[in-house]
This record gives sequence, C-alpha cells and structure tokens, in this order.
Amino acid sequence: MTTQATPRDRLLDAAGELFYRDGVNIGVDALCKAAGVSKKSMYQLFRSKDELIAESLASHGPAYQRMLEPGPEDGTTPRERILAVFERQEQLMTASGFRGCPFVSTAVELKNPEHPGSVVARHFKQRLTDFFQAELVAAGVDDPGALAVQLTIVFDGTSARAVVRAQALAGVGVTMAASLLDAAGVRAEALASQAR
Amino acid sequence: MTTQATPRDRLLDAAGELFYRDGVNIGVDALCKAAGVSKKSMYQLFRSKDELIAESLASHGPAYQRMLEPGPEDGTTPRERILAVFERQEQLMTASGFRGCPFVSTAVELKNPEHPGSVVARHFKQRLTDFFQAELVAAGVDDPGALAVQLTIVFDGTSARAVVRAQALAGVGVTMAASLLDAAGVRAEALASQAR
DNA sequence: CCCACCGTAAACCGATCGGTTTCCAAACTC
DNA sequence: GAGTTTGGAAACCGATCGGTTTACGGTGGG
Repeated sequence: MTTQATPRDRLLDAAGELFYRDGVNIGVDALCKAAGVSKKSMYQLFRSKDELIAESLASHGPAYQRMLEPGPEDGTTPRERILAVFERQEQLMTASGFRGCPFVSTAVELKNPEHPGSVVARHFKQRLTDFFQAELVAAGVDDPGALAVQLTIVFDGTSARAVVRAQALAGVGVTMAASLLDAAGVRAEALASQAR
Repeated sequence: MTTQATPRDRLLDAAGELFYRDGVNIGVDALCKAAGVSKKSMYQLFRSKDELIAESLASHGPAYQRMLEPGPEDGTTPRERILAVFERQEQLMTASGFRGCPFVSTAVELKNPEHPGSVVARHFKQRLTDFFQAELVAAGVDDPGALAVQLTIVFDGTSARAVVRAQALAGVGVTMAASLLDAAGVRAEALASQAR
C-alpha cells in the first residue's frame, strides 16, 4: 500500500530524468538501478531501450505541456496565454539542470528521424504549435498557422541559446513573442473580432 | 607528394563529419578507421577524445561560418548580407544529412557546458551573433546587440525545427529575419544614416 | 505445507567503449 | 647499408554497452 508506483512508472520516471540529464546514451544498468528495477523486469516491460526512450518521452510529454501551457482558466486573452508560455519557459531555463527542450534534445541526440523517440518528439513539438495556433485562431489573426510556427521557432531558438550559453536569457523570448503578436494585431485587450 | 593531408587533418575531417552525422558518442575506433589513422597516432596527436571533439569543432568552425556568412564583396547592404545567412541556411537544411547547427547539436549532446567542445560551440555561436551585430551597427539600428541576439534565435529555432520535423522549412527563417529587420527600419536601400 | 509465481540480484553473453601497448615494416638519417 | 624514427595493425586493458539467463528469496493460493 505504501508503494503505489509500479515498476513501470518508476522506470518511466527515472528514464525521463536520466535521459534528459545525461542523454539517451546513459546505460540501461544505470537506469534500472536508479529506478530500483531489475533489468529482467525492464526487458519484459519494454522490448528495447529504444522503446523505453520513446515511451518515457511520451509519458512525460503531457506533464511538460502542462508546465508550459496555461490551463483554460489562466489568462483572459489569447495574447496573455501565449506569452505565458514564454514566461514559464524562462522559469524553466533559470532552474538549474536545464538542458533545453527535452523533445528537441532527444531528436538531436537520436539523429535518426524514424527512431520511435524522434516520432514522439515530433508529435509533442507539433502540439505546442497547435496550442499557439488555436489561440491565434481565437484571436482572429490572418495566418494563424504561419504565426504559430514562428512562435515555436522563437521558443526553440531561445531554448537552444540558453543551452549553448549555459544561462537563461532575461526576457528575450517574451519580447520576441510579444513583437510577433503586436505585428499581427493581437492586442492585450480582447478585440479579437476585427479580421472578419 | 600525392598525399598532402596530414594524419591530423584527416582525423579532424573525419571527426567533423562523423561527430556531426552520428553524434559525439561515435567510437574512437570507427573514427580512426574512417580517417585512416591508427589509434596510437591519434592519441599522440590528441590527449583524449574530448580534446578531439573540441579541436575538430574549432577547426571546422571557420568553414561553417564562411558557408553562412557572405564575404565583404557579397551583398551591397547590411540587410542583404544578413538575409543571405538565412538563405544559405535553407540550402543547408535542404541538403540530405542535415542534422542541425553543429555547434548547437554538440552542446546539446555534451550536456556539460564546461566541456571543451561546449566552450568552442559557445564561441562560434557568439561569432554569428557578432556578424549580425556588426551589420546592424553598419545599418545604424537602435539596439544592434538585442536585434543580433534575436536573429540568432531565429536562426537556431529554424534549425531546431528542421531537425525535429526532419525537413526544411521553406522561407520561414528568411521571412522572420526580414520582419525583424523591417521593424528595426533596416531597408534594402542603404539609407543607413537616419538614426543619428 | 507445498507449490507456483513474481521480481530482484547477479552472472553471463558478445560487442564496443576510451585508452595503452606491442610488434613490425617502411621511410628517414648518416 | 646500419641505425633511428615513424606510424599503422592489432592485441590488450578494464569498463561498459544492450540484452538474456540463471538462481534465489519472497508471497500468494491451494
């Protein structure tokens, strides 16, 4: 009763942390030791290390999204909700142990775009773009798809810079996103119904 | 006489290619085999694999810069010269085997920002920002430093997106860079002396 | 009480890791 | 042509890789 976490959960948790902190080349032995699970159990829960990479990324994806994207209650306007993503990103970058967006990092490390982990990464990156696009549609901008892609690019570029420089970048992401929204006419006040 | 390339050059070349294509976790044996150099020779030319990573990155850095940045003769205006970087980036992304900016990829893979390879990566990323900044100073914009950082972020964000999606992104980088330059008043015609 | 099951620890597998050493043939010097 | 230096091929080192198997201490139901 005291331990509700299944071996599977413990493995996914440890994998999410160690793959992110040390890269996907961390050994299976170290992973299992950190999870407190035997290799035998691991290999009857997951077909291979590659599958564990993909599944751990997929299992942590929603939590990572929730950490970035405001819920339906947060933020009154699309602009605020979009900018909230970049504000939360700055908090993450400030935290020690920041190693960039886990999806981008994993895709970079895996190299092979057909690796199951790369497919998962692609999926969740698309979901961030989808979030931007949905908000932009609500804001009534002209080309929500293109602007959503641009916001995603700002997001990942900011993250990449923080990784290379090994430090957060005060306000740059928020500033750039705000500029993009300004240029598209997405004001703080919710006058979303002009482009019709 | 027929072979001018020294073992050191061959090692740096093979390292640059294999580290980029397969990641820094490629084995030393494979590297030496590709370079046609014995491990013994390699280890008396480089103290360790880590040093080879850093030195190969440093040795290929200038060529990578030259591939992106126009020479003094190319482009008449700062705007054209800056946009040329993003146009050349698109060509690189279109080419098969594109794995993102080698500096960002290496920094992501190494994780440790104090790794000699990470230091080199940081240095060359700064040089791209410096190039942008120098052009923006010539264009007479208000805050060339901030805008140079923003252009670098667009550059790396575009690259990251191409890696995750495993395909180039037609015109997005150039479009975003052009928008940033537009907003800063950097026109195609070289009327650079207005902000004084 | 016995048996069947579960999952852990650990041995084991061949391969590869980063790095060192031995051996030897070719290319130098004198 | 003898002696020295060079560098490649390959053995070797202990450690670790991804993955499998064995052995054993529970823990359940009959």
